[in-house]
Amino acid sequence: MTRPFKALVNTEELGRAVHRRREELGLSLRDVANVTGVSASTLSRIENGTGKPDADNIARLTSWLDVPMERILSGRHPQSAAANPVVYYPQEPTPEIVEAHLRADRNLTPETASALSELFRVAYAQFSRTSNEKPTKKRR
Amino acid sequence: MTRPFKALVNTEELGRAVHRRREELGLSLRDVANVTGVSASTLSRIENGTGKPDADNIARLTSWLDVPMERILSGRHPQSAAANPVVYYPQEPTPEIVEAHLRADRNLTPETASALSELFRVAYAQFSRTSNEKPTKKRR
DNA sequence: GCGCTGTGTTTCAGGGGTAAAACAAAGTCT
DNA sequence: AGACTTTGTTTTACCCCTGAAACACAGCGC
Repeated sequence: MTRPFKALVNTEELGRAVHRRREELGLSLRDVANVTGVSASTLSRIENGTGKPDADNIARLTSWLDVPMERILSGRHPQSAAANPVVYYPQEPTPEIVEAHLRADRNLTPETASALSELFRVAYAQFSRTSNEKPTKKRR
Repeated sequence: MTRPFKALVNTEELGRAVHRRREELGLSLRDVANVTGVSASTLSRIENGTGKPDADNIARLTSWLDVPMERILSGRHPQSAAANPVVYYPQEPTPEIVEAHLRADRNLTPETASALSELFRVAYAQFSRTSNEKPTKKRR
């Protein structure tokens, strides 16, 4: 009596999607945990496909992925291929580098890029004078 | 610490919808149980808004109602989700949290996110030093 | 009356999901 | 080298969701 109804939530697909997105963005499990509200331990289990996350956590993650929940139900749309190529260049964030990156960001207007660049230049000068540690924190 | 993350699943709305549909069709709880695979007891709890159903049961019921799952979520915009996602989880803006949010922002390049994160960290440190001296981590 | 059926609700033991913390491995400083 | 941080994983204790069964009430026929 308990088995004519199969599970509808495709946990593996969700786990793969979260893992892929997380790696694309270069985030740690705790980063995603801070953003989504799903704990790192639960996140680890989801990415490894063990167990079934509850509804709230599924909602949080599909919301973070910006993907409709129907996507993680069994037998729906095939997923679209990678839409967001991300290349990561860990560099020393000198004002020159930052300015170049800001100018290259097509999501910012030139005015915004200039303002942020100038703001960063001032802050960087202040920071460099009051501290001897490297202002960069490289990640992989 | 985990408080700023509210529940996303609107159980009351789901319960009302199921109850309305069930009465429209003149079905008993056990009738719906036989059709959907959700037990009558669980169905009773859902209609009365008690507790939070798991993902499978939500999926079964939304499928039975023929209603998109987003309907029973709060804080999601199924249509207009394109460029301006809502901030669902306001948090204490420590540099770690801000960095996580920025790096998770798919509208920013990783370089821009890093630059803004660094900028915020510098400003935050400056502010913390001049004001209340509230270190964010176990820095001794 | 008495039994029977159907209804929604509640109890119950079991299972399993959760977040925090502890953990080991790897990296990053000094 | 050592100490410290960061990473993903696993352990831990708690919480609660689940379905079956028991329950209380109603309606109906005999």
